[in-house]
Amino acid sequence: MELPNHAKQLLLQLNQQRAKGFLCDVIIVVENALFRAHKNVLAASSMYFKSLVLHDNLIHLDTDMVSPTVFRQVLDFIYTGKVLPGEQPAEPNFSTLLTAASYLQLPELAALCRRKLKRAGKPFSSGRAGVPGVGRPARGQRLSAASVIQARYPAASENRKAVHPPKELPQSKGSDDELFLGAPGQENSHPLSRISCKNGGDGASCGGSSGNSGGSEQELGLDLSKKSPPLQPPAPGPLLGPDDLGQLSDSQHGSPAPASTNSASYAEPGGPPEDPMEVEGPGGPEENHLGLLEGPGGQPRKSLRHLARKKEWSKAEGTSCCPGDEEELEEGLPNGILGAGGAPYGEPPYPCKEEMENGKELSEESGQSEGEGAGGPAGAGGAANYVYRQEGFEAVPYGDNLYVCIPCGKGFPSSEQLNAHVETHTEEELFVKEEGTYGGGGPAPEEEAEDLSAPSPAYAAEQRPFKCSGCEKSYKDPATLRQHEKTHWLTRPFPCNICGKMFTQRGTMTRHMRSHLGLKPFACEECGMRFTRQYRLTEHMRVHSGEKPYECHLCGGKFTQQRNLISHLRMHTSPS
DNA sequence: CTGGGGAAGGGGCCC
DNA sequence: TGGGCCCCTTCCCCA
Repeated sequence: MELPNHAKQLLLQLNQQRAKGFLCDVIIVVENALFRAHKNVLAASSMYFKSLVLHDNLIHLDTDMVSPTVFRQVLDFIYTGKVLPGEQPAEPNFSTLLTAASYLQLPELAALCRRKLKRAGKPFSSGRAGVPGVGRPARGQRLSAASVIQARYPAASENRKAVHPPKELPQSKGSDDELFLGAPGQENSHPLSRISCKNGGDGASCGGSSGNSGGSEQELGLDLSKKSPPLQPPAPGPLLGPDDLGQLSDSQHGSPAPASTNSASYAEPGGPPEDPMEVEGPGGPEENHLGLLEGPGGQPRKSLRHLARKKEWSKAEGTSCCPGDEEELEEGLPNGILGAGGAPYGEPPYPCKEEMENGKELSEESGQSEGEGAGGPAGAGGAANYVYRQEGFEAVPYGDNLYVCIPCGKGFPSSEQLNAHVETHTEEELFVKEEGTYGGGGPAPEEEAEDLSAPSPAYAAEQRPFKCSGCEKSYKDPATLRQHEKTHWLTRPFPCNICGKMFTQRGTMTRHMRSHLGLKPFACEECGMRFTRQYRLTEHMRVHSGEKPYECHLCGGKFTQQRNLISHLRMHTSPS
């Protein structure tokens, strides 16, 4: 007995869920655009993603290799098996698509692009993976401690500008009959089998990175969001040569080899399919585009230790900024892309705890607020200048203007136009200064107490020539001064696109995002506990080593944490 | 019940 | 951009 359309329907469902952000458990950041998707689907489509989604809920893609527009097509392809014709130009830019497909280890898509290019008589590099420019060593590929991918490759960036997003996603366009989507890979016989939200407390992503962090973990009933051994770095991209590998850390050398796909495995039988292109596996429809990559390449991870902690992580997450985030992420943001409720500049920091209380309401409203809500246009990730609006499933108020300026809410059809517009927002708009003094929230508490550490005038004059006009502080270099001066701004340029909280530094916002997403790259080898910061792990390790480097000079009490010594000292000095 | 200590989370800020 | 360190805060345990 066999349901003929089972796989097709399943994919359609998944695609619809992606459109609504339902059960999406991973965010892919491409430039300033955020795409939400399902780890399982990505993992079933690409060995590259498979290795990455094991560890991360937030994946940054190299913008030299894939632009938001192209990635959107890639994502559509993953979910539908079709490459949709673009709007401007009417045909997808197969060159950039090929670059992206190779980078992301999507051999079928790459093969399709090659066929298309071949047919069009356009040359494409027959080097490794057929990616233009890959003959050169990569500028550098490294995986940050947070396992955020920052692989960099040359080329492609000049091409991607020519590609504009297609108007509609597949399900609203081409006929269902065009789909050939059979059963997913063997390892994951049912795509939904891995998508379960068993840990509602873990940040944003559908119960966070819980079990669905990867095939094997789920099968083992493990929960990455709680504890796991130190991260295995994701497999490097498919295009790394010896030179590239040389730039990786030792641990990355030990990574499983990338899927041996690429050009060698690309059978190119017959002519190119008609547009929208779709994929059939070499063995016909039953060997569909999602099934090809599953198989021996999958790397089951070793068993993870589960040490019960008294404090449940869900509880710990509950103390974080917005415990309701997962709810928002599950239901609140349509179109499969992170909207944000990012407040426009000038607004006070988003009242996160209120949002928590009103989480339900927000999540229900976010579909509307994405375009017109009080929070203004969706906040962006990273640079926070704009957000690329993935569309196609629901009407969007901005129409064709997919790139939205956060400060003013204007929409633009292209990132170039938006960037040009963003330039018109002068720093004066952001740098709100009140005649000689800085108002607003005022300095942070610790900032007030930092006067003690302020350098002496003489020192400042000699060593720190760059003086802040708003306070007495001075710095060695102008960049640091600029960074410091942001602390005086009334506005905070970097909004969290999940809870809308505003930050003065991008790094702080990124770190904050980690807590939403449950990204805890630093694992204790002793107990498996994970941390968002290296420093925390270092601090934590003292629990195991028994080291107590902080000693009270009054009573001789020793502490593992300096902050505990400080609070202890307060006990000594407080009147009571 | 209360206060102190241990441990941890988050944000600010400088390098 | 990320690391490191600071501070504030919270939670839990225990005396």
